[in-house]
Amino acid sequence: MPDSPTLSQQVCFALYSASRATTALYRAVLKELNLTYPQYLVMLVLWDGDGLEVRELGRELQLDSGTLSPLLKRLEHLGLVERSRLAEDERRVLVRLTPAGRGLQAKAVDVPGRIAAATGLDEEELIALRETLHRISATLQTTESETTS
Amino acid sequence: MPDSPTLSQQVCFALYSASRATTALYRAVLKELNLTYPQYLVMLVLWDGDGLEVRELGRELQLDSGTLSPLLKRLEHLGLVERSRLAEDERRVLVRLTPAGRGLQAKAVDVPGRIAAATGLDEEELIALRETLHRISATLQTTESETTS
DNA sequence: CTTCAATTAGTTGTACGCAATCGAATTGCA
DNA sequence: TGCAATTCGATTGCGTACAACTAATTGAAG
Repeated sequence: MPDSPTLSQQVCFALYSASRATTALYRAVLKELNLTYPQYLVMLVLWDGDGLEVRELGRELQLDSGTLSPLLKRLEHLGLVERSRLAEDERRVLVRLTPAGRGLQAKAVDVPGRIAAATGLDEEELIALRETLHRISATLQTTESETTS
Repeated sequence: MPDSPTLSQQVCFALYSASRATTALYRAVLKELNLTYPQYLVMLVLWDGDGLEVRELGRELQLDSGTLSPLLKRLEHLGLVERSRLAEDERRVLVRLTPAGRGLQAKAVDVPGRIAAATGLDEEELIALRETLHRISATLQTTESETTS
């Protein structure tokens, strides 16, 4: 006799579904910029403050080098960023925008507006949602080790 | 002069982060079942009602055959499901649990509890979150075509 | 100065997600 | 009946995600 899915299971699936639906929305909007959503996230961070190391990008976006290295290589191929080893520490790699990468920001200005228009939630709901999601992420990141024990 | 990220951008990133954090939690919990989260979702659907076509699984989980076909092949390799073409329509494929697949349900009974314990949200918040996420998914799925025009 | 642990980015392998396409089977309609 | 349109699933190709590992470099301990 199968149990009906528990509330937490339903929430997790809703999270998984909504995240994919959101990414699909970005896919449509970002198509004309020729960027994927994770690539757009990297560009957003760099537009906010150019010249970050891979490690710093990883900390901002919670992505490891296994994801970022090939992603940055693609952005480099697109001519949007350039990578260079730091002179004072050859292990580290500085990621900087090219002029084309900086120029792309102008074409991206209307992305947030188009996204916001499509969510269908009012500001109050968005704030509450953001707060709840942040708490989930924070809780899971601090307790993830305990679940395996 | 970089704008601070808009609210909707922050919510979308929070959604993306929380979804990955949740999947990571499932990864730890599902490790002993030797299942990934999407594979677990398929098993949940089949445990709830065995004998579904690929198309029906896709509609339940909002996944297309490009994702489901190789996933189901892996579940078949694991000996958890079997696939068979329908006699009355050779295009369609019926997915059924094997005895091992049914037997795995017993080992999975404590998964929801372990997940629920780790989220750190109370029931009221979970219900509100689920409701908001459902509304986002529903809105995006009905309006996704308009954003590209 | 040498050894060794830690840090950093990159690589490899596996598994999604999804667009695009294909081939087989079925359906609908002239 | 014949044939175009549709449906279904599988496949291909690309881009994440992430675990596990590697290589290079650095810094600290001896």
